[in-house]
Amino acid sequence: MDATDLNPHKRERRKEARPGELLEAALDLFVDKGFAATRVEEVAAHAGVSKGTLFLYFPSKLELFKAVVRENVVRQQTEGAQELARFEGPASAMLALLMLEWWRRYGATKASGISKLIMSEAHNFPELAQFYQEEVVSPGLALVRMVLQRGIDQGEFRPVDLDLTAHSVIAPLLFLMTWRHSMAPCCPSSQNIDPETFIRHHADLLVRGLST
Amino acid sequence: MDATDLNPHKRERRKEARPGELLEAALDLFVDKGFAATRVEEVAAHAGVSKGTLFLYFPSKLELFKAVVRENVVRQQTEGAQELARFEGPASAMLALLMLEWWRRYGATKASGISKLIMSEAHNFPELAQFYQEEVVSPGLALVRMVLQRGIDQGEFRPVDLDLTAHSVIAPLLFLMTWRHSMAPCCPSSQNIDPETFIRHHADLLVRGLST
Amino acid sequence: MDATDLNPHKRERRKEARPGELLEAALDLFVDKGFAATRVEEVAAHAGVSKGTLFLYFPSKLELFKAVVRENVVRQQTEGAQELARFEGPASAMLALLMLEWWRRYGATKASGISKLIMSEAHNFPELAQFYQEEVVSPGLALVRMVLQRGIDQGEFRPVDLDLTAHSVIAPLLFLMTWRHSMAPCCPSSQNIDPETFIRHHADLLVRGLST
Amino acid sequence: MDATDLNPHKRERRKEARPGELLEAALDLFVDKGFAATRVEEVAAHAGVSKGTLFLYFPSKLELFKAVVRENVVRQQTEGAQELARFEGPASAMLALLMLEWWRRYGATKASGISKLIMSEAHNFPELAQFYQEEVVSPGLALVRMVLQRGIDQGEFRPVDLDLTAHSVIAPLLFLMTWRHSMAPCCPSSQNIDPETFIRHHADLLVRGLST
DNA sequence: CATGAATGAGTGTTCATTCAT
DNA sequence: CATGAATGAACACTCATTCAT
Repeated sequence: MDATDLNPHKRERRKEARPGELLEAALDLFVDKGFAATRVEEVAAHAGVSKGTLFLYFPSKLELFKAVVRENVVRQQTEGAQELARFEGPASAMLALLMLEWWRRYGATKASGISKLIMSEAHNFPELAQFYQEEVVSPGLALVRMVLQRGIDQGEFRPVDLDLTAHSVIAPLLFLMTWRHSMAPCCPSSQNIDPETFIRHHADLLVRGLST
Repeated sequence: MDATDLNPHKRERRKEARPGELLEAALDLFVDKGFAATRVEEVAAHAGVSKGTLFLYFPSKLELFKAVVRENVVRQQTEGAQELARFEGPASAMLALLMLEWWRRYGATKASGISKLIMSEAHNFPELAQFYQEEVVSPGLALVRMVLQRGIDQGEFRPVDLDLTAHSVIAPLLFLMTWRHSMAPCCPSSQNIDPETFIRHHADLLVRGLST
Repeated sequence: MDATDLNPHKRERRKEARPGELLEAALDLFVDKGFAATRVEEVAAHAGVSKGTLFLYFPSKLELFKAVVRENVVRQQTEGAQELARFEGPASAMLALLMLEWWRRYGATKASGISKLIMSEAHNFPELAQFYQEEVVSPGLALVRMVLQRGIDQGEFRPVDLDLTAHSVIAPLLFLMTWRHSMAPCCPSSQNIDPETFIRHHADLLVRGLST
Repeated sequence: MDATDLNPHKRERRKEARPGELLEAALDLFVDKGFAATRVEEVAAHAGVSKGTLFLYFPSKLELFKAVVRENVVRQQTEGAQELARFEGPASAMLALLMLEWWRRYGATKASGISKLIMSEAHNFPELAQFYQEEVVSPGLALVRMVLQRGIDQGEFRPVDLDLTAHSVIAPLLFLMTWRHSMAPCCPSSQNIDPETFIRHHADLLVRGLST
């Protein structure tokens, strides 16, 4: 029978889970509606808290946005990279695997909405763009270059410009991802191609184009 | 006969020039800051008129946006197609030409910012997204398919899935364009590849991959 | 061959008619939509001139309104009063005639919209209200009192308070007029009574109530 | 135990009192200046809150207006009718009571300004006019007809057209009310008659005119 | 005189942010 | 910690008024 019993506010459920729930709600809404069109009240409501509570954890809408990006952007890539390192087959299969796995692990997930979001808002938040470039794009390109180099070393691929070719690998993936979060939901599904089919086809085209 | 006489503007009211000036200012600002972050008063100021004048020519901010899209996107796409029809060389050269010309005529211009904008705002203005899909993307894909079909008919290309391959042609272009208006301005130039070099390289890769 | 011949603006059709046309258009629109909801551009358009021309004749929207009131309010009453003076029958018939004629000559006309307008806007333009009171209401009441006095003098009517009774005569007329310009157009016609029938019935009721 | 303790307001947020305070402020201002000329910021200021707070309780200016009408017009009309039902005297007294009570309970109050406002703005808000007709005018006329019918049934009144006569009862009341909120405040008081005196006199005139 | 393009102050409405409870 | 009522700056849009032609 201490004082706390008299305190009518007992509903201290999952206090430390709050920021996470807010970030998740914010991710959904930012991806769905963009930064400007998302109201913080909505974010709070989706997380089951009040508007005031959101500002307890994030000092402003902008900081919330940055936190969402930081939280969702990094480290998705590393696991895939490690698995790829263990791969023992030919570089052509490795390239296709790299593309498909990246799509499955990131491109097809909700988190990929962040990439689209970053591109949409890059001009308003250049620091985020740079952060993304350094943490995600550059390592990704390096990974691709590594696979290409291996193919060249093994005599499987022609000696090509690694950087340019890496972009030919990555560009369709990023295009696919951007499209999925912008045009695709607005257009009749018949217009849209199946991502995995396209990736496989594109990988095949690349491998043929790269073959010695 | 002083310099001022050569200036055709002075203070005269010129109804006919206004919409164009406003559209140009709106293009710059929408591309630069996005739809929501652009204030109509800014657009008016950039065009050298007052807020009220803008509403004399465009009934709302949204209609101004649509006008910008109509003015800058549709028009540019058709001319290139006509020139391509007159091309007589092999399909491989035709494909490279198509890609390079599209980039020079549209991708590299200010107007291409509109495409990026449409993708960014697609969820807020689904009608525009659909308009873009129908007026720009679909015709573009059809053009590419036509070139591919010609290459196949002439025995230059393998018989491939036209739709999937067309996306392999277009995706890097759209990626390049999106990138140019989002990440590129925020990142050290060394990170960014040269568009035309990349396009040529990608075209070469595709042609090799398509060759019989 | 003076300078005026060189003036290319010859279309001086009905120059002096302009203010009248503007006043008429303004009357229609003010009555129909109220002062605030009427746009000067509409008034000008209805008069077949440009917005600028309106301000050539009336220095402001407010002055236009005042001019409309001044133009339409006075002098309608005097003719009826003179005809009434020549009437020779009993006071009861005279009273009914007064009421019916006022309705026919003013209440049923477009000009009566001004009375409704004055009441609606009285608080915003007190000077107009006073003007109306002095030029229209007071003379009208005096006329009614005169008829009542004659009836009393001739032994037709009981000796009643002239002022109070005059209001019993006038109130239903003003009510009818107000109603016609406000509620009546918005409600199913079945709800509305026929003005002349009502006036006749009301006059009969009054005469019976006044009879000795 | 100083005076401030007795003040229940201080600075505490009190959600429940706000709509009422806003409605009262809106009533005052709408009646005073009309719908268009009243700025929402003024209403808020009169209620002691900011503009934003008003929109917390009423989604738009129009809805605020409708709420004012609902709050001040409908409610007041019903109570009087119930009291009248308990009246046991002759129909002539009942008629006078009906008129006087209506005036005391509604016509003489601030709320009656709403009726005048509805008439002023009827053309701009036809739905409100119809609402007023159905909820206030029609029931009021029915009440009067009921009294008249009772008088006829009891042999007190001649058999007259109920609808026309009901208008003779109501018209002067509505006139009085309209007048009070338009001309009266603008004109020297000597010109204006005393409402209750007039109502009594008019009731007497009607009863005499209706008597068998 | 007449025009109508241009203006800019003014208004309704939204929404990120604050803070008393 | 959490709430949600309150705020006020910001913005799209209107319209009476001006003035160069």
